[in-house]
Parts: sequence; C-alpha cells; structure tokens
Amino acid sequence: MPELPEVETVARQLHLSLAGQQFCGAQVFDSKLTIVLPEQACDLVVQRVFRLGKQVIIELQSREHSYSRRWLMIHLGMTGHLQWHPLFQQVKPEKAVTHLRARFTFDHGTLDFIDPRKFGRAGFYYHLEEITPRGIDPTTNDFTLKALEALLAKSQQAIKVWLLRQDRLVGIGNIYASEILFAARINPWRQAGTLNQDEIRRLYRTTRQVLKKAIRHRGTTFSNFQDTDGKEGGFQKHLHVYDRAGKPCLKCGHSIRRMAQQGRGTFYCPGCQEEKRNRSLLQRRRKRCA
DNA sequence: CTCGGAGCCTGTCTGC
DNA sequence: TGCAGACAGGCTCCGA
Repeated sequence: MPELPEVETVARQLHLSLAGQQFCGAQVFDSKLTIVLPEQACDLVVQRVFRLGKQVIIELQSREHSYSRRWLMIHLGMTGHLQWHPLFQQVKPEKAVTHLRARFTFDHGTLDFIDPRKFGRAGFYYHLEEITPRGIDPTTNDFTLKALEALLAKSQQAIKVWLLRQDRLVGIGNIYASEILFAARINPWRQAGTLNQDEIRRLYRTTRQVLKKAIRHRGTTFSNFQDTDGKEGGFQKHLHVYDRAGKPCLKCGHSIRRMAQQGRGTFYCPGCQEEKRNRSLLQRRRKRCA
C-alpha cells in the first residue's frame, strides 16, 4: 500500500533511471486503464520524475518546443508498483508478467506498471494543475503548525480518519496514520477539532518525523511494496503499532489493539494513547445521541 | 458544506 | 486437500 514515503522512494529512483530519456510509447493491457498518448509523444524527453501527493509524475518536455510539457501521472493505488528494466536487461514478454497493466517504453529501457488489484491509475496530462492535489504536502514548507491548526479547526471527524483525507494533508495512508498518532500519543478516536495546542504541536512534529524516517528507510513493505528494482522497503522494522495487534507496546508493554474505523484497521496502544479518558468521552457522547 | 458508507478488485487467510 | 467466505485498503461517488 504505497503511501507518501513509498511513492517518494519510487519517484527518486525513477528519476535516476529515466531523466534525459526519450519517450518511445505505451502499451496498455487493462481495459479499465485509458491512457491517451499526447500528440507527438515520441518527441518527448523526460525532464524529471517527482512525487505529487501519492502520485508519481514523469515530466516530459518536447525536444522541438522546449516550452511544451506533458505529464505522465501514475497512481499506484493499493498494490501497484513500477518495475524498471534497462535496455541491457531482457524484458519479459507481456503475457509472462502477471498483473501487467501498462508498459512504457523509453530509448534506454522499459517501465512496467504492475497492479494486481487494479486500484491504480495512469494517464497523460497537459496541465500539472489537473493532477495537483488540494491538500498540503506534509514534507514541504507549506506544512506549518499554523496551517495544521487551521485545517483541524472545527472538524468533527475522528483524527485517524481525518489524517487519511487527501483534501487536507496529502500522502498519509493507513499505516502512517496509525504510526503518527502513536508517536504523538493521541487516541485515534479523538475528534480532530478538539485537539489542544499541545496535542496539535505533537501531531505536527510526529507527522514530519515519522514520514521523514520512513523515507530514509525507503518506505514500508508488507505484502507488496517494491521499489523500481524490485527491492523491499525497510520501515516495517520500525513500526510501533501497525500490524502489531496483540503484541506488547515497545514503550509501555500494553497489548496493541486493532479496531476498525470506517472499515479500515486502526492500530493503537491503549496505554500510550489515553484510552480511558476517551472511553468515558465516547460513552457520554453515545448517551447524548441516544 | 461535512460526514459515513458502498463499491471497486483480487490474493491471502481462516474455518469447515 | 479443497472450497467458500471474510478481509485488506487506495480512492470516488452518493446520499443524509
């Protein structure tokens, strides 16, 4: 499940492999994926590869008209990954690659988009604004304590659910939402708009720290994340709560719990994340609703 | 406007 | 061993 750190890892790697290469074409093997090639596609050269939210963006520039740019966007969805084969490596025929959705060819190699669950997307765009997410990227300078405060204000959503909203902050998914809240010692059911100054400050700090550390470890691998060389990430060794239900908390020894929030697994430590206070709050709220 | 739930999709796990 | 059903979660859409 590629989130911000995984996509960042892929984009950085891909930049090293792809920058300066000429685009040669695309083959699509999934009828759900509609990839319309831009005009004069083979005149395009890769300028850079970067991340926008959870999307990998390949910036292409026309050789003839340097002002003319196109953007190839790839969203990996849940199970998608990109595999790069340099020209000297033998490329498997498309039927031999399971779950191959699309194949992009460049003058020095081939980029395979593989996605078992078909939640991924890809396409060419003429304007970057079309695919620029509304939310703030927590790794940029736009993400400030003030900005976070303003975003959180008045929201009645549970903070864990709130963190997954891409129209507020971009890039945080289920793994890092649980990990960030654990590091910030905030209960996942707390209403986002009710966090106090101290909690917002902790949330701000841990959001930056957790994502930064995950990027340093090249992301988290569970069942399927791979980088463009097929290597796994290393952050799963540093997880405190995610996928650790029933195991002891590394800080306080309490048993880590798994509960569902809007159909998604939330992992948290009842010891570190102040469950008792929250429970009574919840009970009071339920009584009021009843 | 906000919020919650359904639906997409398929490999993997669990229970019979 | 084999099968059925539940589960996982990225996102979008729809309705309250």
